[in-house]
Parts: sequence; C-alpha cells; structure tokens
Amino acid sequence: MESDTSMAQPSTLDQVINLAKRRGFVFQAGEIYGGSRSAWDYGPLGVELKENIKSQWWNTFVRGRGDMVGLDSSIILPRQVWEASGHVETFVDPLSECTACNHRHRYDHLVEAFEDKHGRTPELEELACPNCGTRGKMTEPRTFSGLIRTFLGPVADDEGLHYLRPETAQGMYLNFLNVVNTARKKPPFGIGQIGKAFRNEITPGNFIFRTREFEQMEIQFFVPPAEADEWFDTWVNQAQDWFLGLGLNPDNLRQYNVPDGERAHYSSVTIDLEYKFGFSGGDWGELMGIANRGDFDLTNHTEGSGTKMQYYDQATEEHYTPYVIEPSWGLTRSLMAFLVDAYAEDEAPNAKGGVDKRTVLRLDPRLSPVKAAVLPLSKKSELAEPANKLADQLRKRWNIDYDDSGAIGRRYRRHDEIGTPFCVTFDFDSLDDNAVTVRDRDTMQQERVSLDQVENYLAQRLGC
RNA sequence: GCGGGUGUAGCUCAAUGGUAGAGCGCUUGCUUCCCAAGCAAGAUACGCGGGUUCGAUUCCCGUCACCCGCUCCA
Repeated sequence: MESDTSMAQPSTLDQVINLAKRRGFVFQAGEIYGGSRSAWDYGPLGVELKENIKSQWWNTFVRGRGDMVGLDSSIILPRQVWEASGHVETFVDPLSECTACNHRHRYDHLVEAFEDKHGRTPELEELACPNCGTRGKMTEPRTFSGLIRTFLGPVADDEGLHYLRPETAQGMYLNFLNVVNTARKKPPFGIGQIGKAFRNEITPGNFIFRTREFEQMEIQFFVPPAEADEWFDTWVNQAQDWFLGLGLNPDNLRQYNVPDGERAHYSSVTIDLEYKFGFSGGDWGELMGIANRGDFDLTNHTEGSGTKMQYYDQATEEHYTPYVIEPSWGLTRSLMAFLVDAYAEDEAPNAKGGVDKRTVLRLDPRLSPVKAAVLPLSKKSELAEPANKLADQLRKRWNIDYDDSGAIGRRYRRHDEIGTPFCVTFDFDSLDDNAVTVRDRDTMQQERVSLDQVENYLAQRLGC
C-alpha cells in the first residue's frame, strides 16, 4: 500500500554520494567553516574523472570534427552583453509569499491569472493564494535575480556592476565574427567551449545536481536558417549517442520535449536529455538541453552593439543571420550521471571460501580516474623497487596508483570501488619470470603478462 | 529565502549538566599476502557563536549545513 520512505534502504544515489565523499571524488566547498551548498570541490579522483569527461567531449566534438573549433571566453563580460541577451530582464522572478500558508508564488503569474479572469489589473489585496485560497495575504513581490552580481573597480557602485556569466554561450556569440574571420569557417559550423557558469539558484541541492557555480560543455552551431530543424535533430541524436557511447544505460536516459511556457526565453524548441538519477522527489533530472535559439542572440547583439553579426554568403550574394542550434551539457551533472550509472554491488569470493559484497564502479575505462594500480605483493624492497619502476613507466601515459598497503584482496576492493579497470600485481615470481598478474575489474579474471608487454596490453584494453 | 525535521571520530552508532567510548575505515610496524586475513602500536569527534549555570556535548537563543516540501534548471 503506502510506501514508507523513512524506512527505505539507502538509495543508490545515497550510496554514490557516500562513496564520492568517502573516497575523494567530491568535497563540500568550505567544509571546515560549516560548508556552503552553493558549490562543491572536486577531489583527487573527482578532478581526474571530470578531466576525462572533458577530454572525451573535446576530442569527440571539437578536435574530432572539421566543422567545429574551440574557444575559451571570459567569465566577466561587459554588462551590456547580459542586457542584450535578455538575461538581465528575464532571469528575474518576482515572488510573492502567502502569509497564511507560507507558500511562494510567481507574482507575475498571479497577476496574469487575475487579468485573464477579470480583465483588469488587480490590487495586491485582491490576489488569492493558489495553494490555500486565502485572499489578501500575499506579500509585496520581491525579486529574485538568477544573475550573480559583482562589482569591478575600487568602488562598489552601479558603475562597477557586472554579472558572472549564467551560461558560457554568450562568449561564443560575441566571438562569432572573430572565429569566422580567423578560422575561416562558414555555416554550418560550430564553436565548442567548456567552462564555469554561475546562477543564483533559489534552492541549490541534490548533491552536485543544482549548484550556484557549475560547469558546462556547450556548442553553438551556426547554420543557415533553412537547415536549422534538420541540424537540431542531428544534434539531439549525437548528444544522446555520446552518452551511450561512454556506457550510460539507455534505460536511464530519455528525451523530454520542453513545452511552451517552460522553455528558456531564447529558445523556440528545446529537447532535454534526462537521466534517471533516482532523486527522492522524482527520479529524473535534466542532464543537458538542446535548444534552437534561432537568430535571437546574434540579432540582439547586432542591435545592442551596432556590429552586424551576420554571414555573407557569396553564392547567393546575401547577408544573413545564422540560426543557432545549441547543445548544452551540464558537465558536473554528466559526472554525477556517470557515477550513478557505474555504481554496482555484486559478490566476490573471499579468502575464507565464502562470498562478500563487492562495491564496484563499472566506469568506461576511458573515464576511470585511475587507469591501473600497481600492487607489489610485499613491501620488501626486492619487490618494491621493480614495482615502483613499472609504476613510473606507466605513469608517463596514464594516472597510475601505487598501493602497497594491506592484503592484496583489500587492495583489489579499494580499486573496484573507484572504478580502476586493472590491477597489476608484482609478485615474487615476477623476479624470475619477468611477468606480472593483471586482474580485470569487471570479470575478476587474472592474466599473466610479461613485463615488456604490460604497457601495450593496457593500452589496448583501456582504449586510450 | 519560507515551513517541518536533523546535527557526537572518515563511516555506522553509544554514553553523559562535571569536557566522551565501540565497530569498521585510516596511519605505522611485522607477516612469500592473489580477492575486505592475522598480530602489535597510533591519530581523529561533541557543526559554529552567544546565553543560563560553579560547570554545557547535554538546557535556551542565533547561525551554518543536511533531509522533506514550495520555487528554479545545465
């Protein structure tokens, strides 16, 4: 009948969050001062995982394509950028609170609803709370701006007011002409960028899912207007394929066609890719969005700056403003999805002949923070020296962990838990046969590989 | 931000108006150690600030953080 969530087992998401904190993927920002929920720090393993996701993305979409180039634009931009982009106006929500039931509502929505019904503008006292129905208990609206403000220069006044970017996209629009001229690109082509963005979210939460400081991987793909719809579909598929190609379970991924009224102010069509994170308030959460921004941004910057953000097509002898298809990934959300998706518990035989629970991150080897662990069977220098030498050799190519602490089985489990694909064990026989035991994370099978072949063997199995 | 709940080692828990203990984990040493082994030693906690009190981890207030709901979204 009823599900008692308070008695429920810890969800997979809880387990993943626990693992992430325990093993050094993610730490709370400013923890020793009580912490902030606005942002998170990425620990030794987290930063490796994040860098691996970034490089996979960059190699796939930027370096791997002839119609794409990269960019790294600044976070601080002239204030006018955000006025032209519509963010100063539309990232502000007036909220009014019902003093009877303490629920909060969009003030402008209440006014609109009243106007639709009565054909005139309401007085504040005439507004009723949509939640409890009480009339005349709504407070004066207070505005909540999604933009994070800062002040440049010596005096904190309006002259110095600037906004931290709420999306990386604008930097790519601003550089549209620079890229066209210097990289000699013509539509259809795209600019890719990875970077931080900042939003003054009313309620950050759900671990790293919603934070005020976050990281995006964005593409602005500039196309002739007539080709926009086709490119939109193409990018939805390519974005989805990217996640699936890195091992995300298709059952945990779905598309959501964002309806009128819910889309961002710049978008005419938006499809979100959602991942089944398993939140307590609803399983699915947005991983990324693909939007058709039309000529909204380039036109606004043309009007705002006086610079014509257009492309001259010599074939048709026409100036036109390209349409923009924008696939925008949440990098930190992607990281969380890969972690949740990789988390598994299975069973492994123990030394006493029984079975133990084993926690294993089945990350794609290309994403794994540590590619291989070198484990000397004993700390004795006769093993430690050659094992260290092997670790140093492999380190030139990958992130390698050297672990000589505790029994071998314990070390295997440690590395299962952080998704290390291979453990390379240097034992006493290695001194005689110049070979090591390579143990596979997923199958737990072991294979004897000669020392001079280990690097090639790993390269082949890792795929990177 | 508002309403409700919570806050003791890294984790899971215990005790107490007279300043705290366990298991696991971690560190060090020993062990020819291949799937969480054994022995020995060690480090680490009352979220923070204020008040009441002779004395507060314990009571009160504030604050911060977390969980649930409202709201928001890459």
